Amino acid sequence: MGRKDVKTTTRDVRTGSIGWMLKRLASRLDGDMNARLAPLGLELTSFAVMMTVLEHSPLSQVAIADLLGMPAYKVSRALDHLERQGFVARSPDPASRRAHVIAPTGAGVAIAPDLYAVVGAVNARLAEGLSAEEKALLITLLTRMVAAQAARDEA
Amino acid sequence: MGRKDVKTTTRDVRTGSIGWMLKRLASRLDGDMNARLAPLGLELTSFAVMMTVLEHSPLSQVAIADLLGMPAYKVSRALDHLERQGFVARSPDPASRRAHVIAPTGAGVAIAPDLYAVVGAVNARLAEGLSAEEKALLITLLTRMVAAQAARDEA
DNA sequence: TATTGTTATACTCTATAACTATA
DNA sequence: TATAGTTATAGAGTATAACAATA
Repeated sequence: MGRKDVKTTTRDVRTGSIGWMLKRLASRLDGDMNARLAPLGLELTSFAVMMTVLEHSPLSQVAIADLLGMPAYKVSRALDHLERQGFVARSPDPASRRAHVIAPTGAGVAIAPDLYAVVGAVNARLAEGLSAEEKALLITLLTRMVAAQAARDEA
Repeated sequence: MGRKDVKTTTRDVRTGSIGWMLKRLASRLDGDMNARLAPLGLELTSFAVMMTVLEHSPLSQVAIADLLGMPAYKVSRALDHLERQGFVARSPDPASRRAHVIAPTGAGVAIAPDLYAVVGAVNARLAEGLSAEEKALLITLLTRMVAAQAARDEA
């Protein structure tokens, strides 16, 4: 052993680090997403809220904030936009006069396919160099990582 | 076939989408990194610059900016911090009087292990639920994705 | 007293581009 | 004319907490 084995950690952060690569991939995502959402008149925050409304409606604003891990004031603003654009509606909650029931309008449901198309396009581009099996594997691994993260949050 | 197969895209963005999970994991990363860097007196931007200096020194500020995909003014500010903290030194470039040669100081080299420890801890936490083989596989897949992204940038 | 939602305000961050010095 | 680096400044985004209404 000429040299002591100090390779406990990779010596080049950029190539070996999961976190570094994750961040790099995610940061490009933002630009890509925004570019594709702009024609639809949406920004990233509104998009995230809209997806949540489409998939979990009817729900309250705190519920949206919880699901997305997003502060309440952002949800409020995003809904302002989305309501002005006619994609969602805030209606009074029969169960509580301080809460709103958020639901997509007809127009909101109508653009859903476009939104899913954006998601599909972005994901396809992300996994461009991977085979179908590799892509499935990646999803499995990422899912486990997200789940572990969520589990830690509760503890 | 009772129902037409419309499952081209997964119907739940949160669980099926590579991009969504990537962003979720990456966003937590920032908080985690900042928490671990705070005791060292560093922020995320300074950290990124410092790592680049440690691994590629000697180099110019534009070189740092290129390697990180970071605007020049950020590099400038980060180096201001790092220089004040005594971790890097700007010295005149013998080859060009307008360029600076950036290199770590003794103190900069001395904290390198701490910085790699942060990277290691964060990565370990990220991959907590994965076996060693899965972790290696994940790194392979992510590396390919990053490479594909870089290739697209050149085209 | 706690919750739902909104908003004002202050703060931080980012980006642009103007600037000096040099090539 | 182009490059290296710095900085002022404007604009965008973020967070805090104060607020009204309701439970």
